[in-house]
Amino acid sequence: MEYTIKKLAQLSGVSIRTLHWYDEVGLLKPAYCGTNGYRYYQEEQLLLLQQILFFREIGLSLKEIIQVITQDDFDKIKTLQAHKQVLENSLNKKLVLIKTIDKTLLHLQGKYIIKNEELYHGFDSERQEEYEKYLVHGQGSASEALIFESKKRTAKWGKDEWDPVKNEGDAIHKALAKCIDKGLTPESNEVQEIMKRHCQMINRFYEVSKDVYVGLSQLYVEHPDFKKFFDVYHKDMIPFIGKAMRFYADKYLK
Amino acid sequence: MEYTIKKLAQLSGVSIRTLHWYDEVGLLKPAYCGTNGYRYYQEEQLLLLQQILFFREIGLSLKEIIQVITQDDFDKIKTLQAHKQVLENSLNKKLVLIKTIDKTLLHLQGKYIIKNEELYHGFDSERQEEYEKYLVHGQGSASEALIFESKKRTAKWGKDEWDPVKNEGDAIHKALAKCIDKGLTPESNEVQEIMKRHCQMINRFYEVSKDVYVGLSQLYVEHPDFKKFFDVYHKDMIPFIGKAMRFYADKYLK
DNA sequence: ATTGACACTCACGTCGCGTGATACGCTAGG
DNA sequence: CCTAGCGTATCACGCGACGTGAGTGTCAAT
Repeated sequence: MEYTIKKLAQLSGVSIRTLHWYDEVGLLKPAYCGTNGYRYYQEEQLLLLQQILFFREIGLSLKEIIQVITQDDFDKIKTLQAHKQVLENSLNKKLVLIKTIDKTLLHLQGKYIIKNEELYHGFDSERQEEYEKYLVHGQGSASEALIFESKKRTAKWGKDEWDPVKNEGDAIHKALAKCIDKGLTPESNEVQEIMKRHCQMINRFYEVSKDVYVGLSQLYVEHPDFKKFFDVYHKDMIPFIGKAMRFYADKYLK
Repeated sequence: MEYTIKKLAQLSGVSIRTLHWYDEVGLLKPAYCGTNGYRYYQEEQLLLLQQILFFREIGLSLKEIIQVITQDDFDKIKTLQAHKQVLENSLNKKLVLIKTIDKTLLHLQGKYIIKNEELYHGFDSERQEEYEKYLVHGQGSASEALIFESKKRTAKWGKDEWDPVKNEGDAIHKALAKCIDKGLTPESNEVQEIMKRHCQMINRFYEVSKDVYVGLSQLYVEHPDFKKFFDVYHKDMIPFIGKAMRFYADKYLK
């Protein structure tokens, strides 16, 4: 069976230009060329092309493919195993990147919340400067620089969106303060019921997974802004809500 | 604090050329330029650069970065979330690719084993042709085309390497045949002890995980070459060893 | 003979720089 | 003051794997 370049392209799902290119670099030469210069391919080339596309898909460069298709099975196995390693490494790197993004999102969102809480709790602008100082004197990591950068811009949410959240948050924090005074543990059913409400509220900002919720609890504990914010409700609020959140995350989130 | 271009490059770990480029595309302009044309940067640019590098690392293009750095926190959050999706997708794709490679390796290695078994069991060259036909008339997937391609080349292993493997394999298969005759089940302790030896033998070819071992059991059941090979030992060998392997994989491998 | 689909060969554009070539500026030592 | 030796500037080509034309030739059918 003979294929013109277009037929081969359609059969294999690549462009004609790609076949031209593979011819030029010596990766896939046509079976023969007509006197008019047309390229004609046959079964053998189709099979070879399929191999090439397989190797291309797993991420080998054309240079590597040129080498690999001339190898025998034994060497192909070696090459594939080696490349599998490469893929696994880049997979791990990507996992780390995603975690990094999560962390940055957490910071950004935490800051975003703080900023908007300020709007309604009347923290003065000194707080902003203090916050920025804290960040600048931290590790100076990229994500922190990112947080720092954002100067005072007007929030996208108006009062209508923020008020219900603020009220619910206020109610939750007050309820928690009462629980502390009553001597309840962070793990008690009553407290965990409140945490459910808390988790639902946070869910209005972003999707809450176990990791994210635990991360947020750390944010609460570590960030002085949150400390000051929670101290208003109860002096033991921070460790209490931290424990309650971690317990809730462990038990109900995944 | 003022930085010359070299100092900024060293501080941030990028090349001077990169800074030139970022200036050219408008991503990071110097704080000001001297009358001599020299670029001078300040703290603000350092922080901005750190942001840029953060976004670059997570895989945003420069065009996207140019847009994102002018956004406020709210939009950055959106962008990050969107890009996190992108990363997760490519992560999944990579997972699939790795599995594909595993499958291909399995086929290649299976074929490799068959070919070399043939060397010592005296299968004639007709078998090879038959095998190729089987592959060609199969699904014609890329990995199968890959298997097909490899024509008769001399194996890299010599007699010295193959003989012990062949002997151990032979002993295992004979032992299994006896177990079948004795009426033992594939799950029985005695059989599973033999499977342990089998698994160790396979381990000499490549690392055996649960998936790989189960895959190999399928290879045994599906490939006519293996069928003929095992039929020599016992007519019920194929289903028997298949069950035994899957049971072993379930119980002892991960 | 004409038409329209298909083929060919240049050749430039993409993205994010690396790597020169060539020329000018700055500072220090002789 | 001259020069050596850096630092800096601009200009320009190169990579990899094609996409996307432009301009021209060829084939099959009407």
